[in-house]
Amino acid sequence: MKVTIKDIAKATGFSVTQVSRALTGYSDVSPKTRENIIKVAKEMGYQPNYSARSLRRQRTHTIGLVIPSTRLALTDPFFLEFLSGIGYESSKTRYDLLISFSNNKNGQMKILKDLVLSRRVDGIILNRIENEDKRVSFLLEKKYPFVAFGKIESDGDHPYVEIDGFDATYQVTNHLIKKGHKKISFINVPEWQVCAKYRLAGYKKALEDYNIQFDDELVINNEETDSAGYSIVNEILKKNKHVTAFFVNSDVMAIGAVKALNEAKIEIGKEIALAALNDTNITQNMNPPITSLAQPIHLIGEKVTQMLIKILNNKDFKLKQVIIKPKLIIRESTSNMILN
Amino acid sequence: MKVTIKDIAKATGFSVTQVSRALTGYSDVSPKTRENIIKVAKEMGYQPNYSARSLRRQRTHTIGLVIPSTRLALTDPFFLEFLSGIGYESSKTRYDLLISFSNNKNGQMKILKDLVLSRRVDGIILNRIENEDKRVSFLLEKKYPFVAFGKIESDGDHPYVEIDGFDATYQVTNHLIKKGHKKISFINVPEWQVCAKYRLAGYKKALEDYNIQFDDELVINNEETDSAGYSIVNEILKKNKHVTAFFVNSDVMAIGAVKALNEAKIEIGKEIALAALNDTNITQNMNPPITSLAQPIHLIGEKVTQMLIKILNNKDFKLKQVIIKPKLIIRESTSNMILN
DNA sequence: CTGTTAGCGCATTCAA
DNA sequence: TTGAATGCGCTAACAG
Repeated sequence: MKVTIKDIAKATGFSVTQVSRALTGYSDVSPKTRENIIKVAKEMGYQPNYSARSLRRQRTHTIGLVIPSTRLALTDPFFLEFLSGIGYESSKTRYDLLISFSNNKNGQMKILKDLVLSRRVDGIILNRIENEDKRVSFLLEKKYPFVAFGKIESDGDHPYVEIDGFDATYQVTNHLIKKGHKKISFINVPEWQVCAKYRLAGYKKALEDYNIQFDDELVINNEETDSAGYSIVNEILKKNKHVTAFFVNSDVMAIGAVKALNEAKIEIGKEIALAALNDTNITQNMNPPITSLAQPIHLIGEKVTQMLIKILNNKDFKLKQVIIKPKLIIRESTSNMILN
Repeated sequence: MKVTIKDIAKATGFSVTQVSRALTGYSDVSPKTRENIIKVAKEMGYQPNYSARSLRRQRTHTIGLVIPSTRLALTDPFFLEFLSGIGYESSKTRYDLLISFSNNKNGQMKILKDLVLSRRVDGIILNRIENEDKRVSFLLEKKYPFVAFGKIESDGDHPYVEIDGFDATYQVTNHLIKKGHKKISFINVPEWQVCAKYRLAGYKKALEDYNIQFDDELVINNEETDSAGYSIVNEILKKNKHVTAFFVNSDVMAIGAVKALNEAKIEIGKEIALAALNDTNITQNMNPPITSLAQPIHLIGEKVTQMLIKILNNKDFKLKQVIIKPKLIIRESTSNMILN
């Protein structure tokens, strides 16, 4: 049933060693022998036993990904594009992707430790980097290969791919201001995310450039969920701050925002502007289409994976960080409405 | 750096065997010894080497999932909820999930074979079952444990979880007919999917029940993408068949359908009805909200995983197939519009 | 309750 | 160019 190298040795009359050599391509093996062995191996449907090979080689040829919170991550097409990019790139080099799910934050750390200490994967991909991220410090301490999607703020330089958060929010805010908006409600990601402060800074800088007073009541941090978008927009509306534009930091949030505005009978693109971040098919296909900031997330997934695999194949490989500038995609939700 | 059982043996003075026994919980070990060993193991940060354990136990404690076409699967929240359900359930029993991506159909089969023959995973989860699915016949031949999401049509009974496709389309079509629609364009999934014919049958039966003539020009099969939804709706509109309702077989398709109808200035819910299948946050949050058929897909992911794990732990376990009835969620896109 | 011995399947010495 | 021997780290059978 299970075909091993031993079976092929028996079938061909060669030793186990020789079969191994012929099949892996290393060392000198006479062409005839190699041909013969390969032929027989194919006929018998041989495939090297993964566990044995990993044990012997001390490498699993697998990349690990710990998914923080199941629900949140997996309903966001943005994350999925990221995953897709990882998959696309890893499959090229025949690396496999091991996904561990955790339902809470503590669990996440435990799973990561297990993954690393049991040598289950060769390297780790991290995302949603936090301030003083424990995962990062753990991996650094263990000298375990990893690449992050998101800036890492710690001593030394570590490999990561980052989207310029300051530039992102600056662009959007700047666009809104140029359209005449002054009261722009900014719904940011949670504060524990590293990027939160950069995004806030970009927003503030744009206001500053146009001498618009910053009002911290218009800024709210929350998880990138539709329900958060919904309740926050409602909240802001209730405060009656004469907001003319909403800028939400994720497309999924935009779903909730749109719902809230629809319910309040406020017409998007005419009575109020709405802009988002991520530019997934959500904002692209809404009615009206929503202005959003395109981030090449599929590509980022690819890049992160590429970097990690390079590191795995060359311990001394030193990679610079990659910073990506996002691109503003203007749509009806902000373009038609011009204030005085 | 890497702590093995041997290190702990040295540190505690016991034999390697005893350490193994103490740590895995099997066999009789004196409480004191066990306590001691566990304590030292913790201090040293021991974690059993995954490859070694797998090799020895001949089990990897990992479930495999081959994702057919990267792009298609990963932009559909429906699939993602499925994935999420799998992750949720597998993490409960500490099973890991190995995801292999393939970019084309041939690749998919090769990856599956590799996974199985290299004993990289203990069992497989399949989805999007095809007519005469090669993956199924391969797994059956190899007697490899697997569970499918989607009906399997072959001799013998194999474990799968299925959504009743006939019932699904019957419910929706029936609802539309009751609202007065007679010209209902039905956009089905590709024909090579097993469920396509059942869905078609449900649609036909509903027409039959109300003595409505079946028109095969109104039925089109295609991939569940937004672009397909878009082009097909446009195509049907051009044919000028006086269609009063569209019924698309996926929420992602609905995105494209809505776009096409918007562009044609046909108001959804007033001038035309639109219904979909899957009920993800897409149809829930559109403007207007779209009638869709709720399928407890997260739960299905859980169920499929549960079944597989049961099979893995008990070879002789015989599981009946699970058939799930979907639930119609009526929203504005079909509810307000009543024809003569 | 504990230790010795053996082997999972493979890849790498070393020796021929 | 080939084969014999060794061990990756763990667990299970068998003794004691």
